[in-house]
Amino acid sequence: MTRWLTPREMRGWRAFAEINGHLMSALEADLSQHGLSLGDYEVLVVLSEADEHQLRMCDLSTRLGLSPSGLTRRLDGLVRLGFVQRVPSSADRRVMLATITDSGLRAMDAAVEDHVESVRKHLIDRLTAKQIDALGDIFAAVGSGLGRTITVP
Amino acid sequence: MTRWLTPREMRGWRAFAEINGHLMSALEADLSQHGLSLGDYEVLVVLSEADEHQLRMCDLSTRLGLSPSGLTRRLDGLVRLGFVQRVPSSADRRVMLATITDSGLRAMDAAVEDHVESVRKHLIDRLTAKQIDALGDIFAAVGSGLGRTITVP
DNA sequence: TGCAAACTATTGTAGGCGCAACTATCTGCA
DNA sequence: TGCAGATAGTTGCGCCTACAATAGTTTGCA
Repeated sequence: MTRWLTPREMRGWRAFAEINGHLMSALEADLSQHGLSLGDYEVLVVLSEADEHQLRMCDLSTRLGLSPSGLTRRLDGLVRLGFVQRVPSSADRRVMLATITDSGLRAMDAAVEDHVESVRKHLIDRLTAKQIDALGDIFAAVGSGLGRTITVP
Repeated sequence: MTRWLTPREMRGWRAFAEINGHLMSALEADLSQHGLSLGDYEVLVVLSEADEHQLRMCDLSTRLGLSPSGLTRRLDGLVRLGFVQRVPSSADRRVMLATITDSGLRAMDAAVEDHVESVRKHLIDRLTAKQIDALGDIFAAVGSGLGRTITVP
């Protein structure tokens, strides 16, 4: 027997489903002023926080929720821009290490302030402190159901 | 002066940013067992709830957050499947009305129970009643900042 | 030790989507 | 009435991404 959504459940789900994409579009549009897509920016952030500024391709693709081939192509673009380098691993010859360059770090630094303000404008500053905590709790719970834990710097 | 994110703000934002895509992928994967993408399914749902089961292309694209060209191609697929028809408007000859067919309604009906259970499994049933209310409040607030209101059936 | 299975990354291919350009149509105002 | 500007939808093109197939490498177990 299907348990249909109650009106309150429907409201929560619909609100999320309908607004989600628009929020990401707004963030993407703001970031594009720096010549970066949100996807490119996320790669730079993750690499900048990684040990030695590098990560194996497979770990990076898991972290970003990209398929292996998707990450290969995304990195192609970032390598062409000079923001990332591919370095073969000396420990495992199957592995390529994606490494953020100084130029990549500078590009990220140039974008980060505007990006934070964009996240504030569209999301954080529209919420109360309780709602911000709830947002973290909600997606941590959903993530754990999907076998994922949240990464905080 | 940039107002950086506090640890709690960072946690809320990161949790959302990291899990969001994985949640949508999980829902999409479940729905694919019915041969429908989430995008196709959303078109069918919106049309099924519309007056006379039809909507102008431009209204539909706004509602779904798709570009006009994106909607044209999405509809091409649904028309090919026989789930949607294009009907020229008699009131305005620029306008095409996207209309859900009986076959489209049946396809949606066949998928809806599994889809609701998928939404429960990955999202709703992982949250408390308070969190579900908070989810609605949060995205309604974000949506209103983006000039959008939530649609509930 | 040797070999099958697992793992890592890339490439071929195909589909989804947005932007810009274009056609067709409607609206408003002189 | 007539024309400029707005609006609706489609198409050309390019980018992004996933799936499947491939090649090279490592691991585990007999």
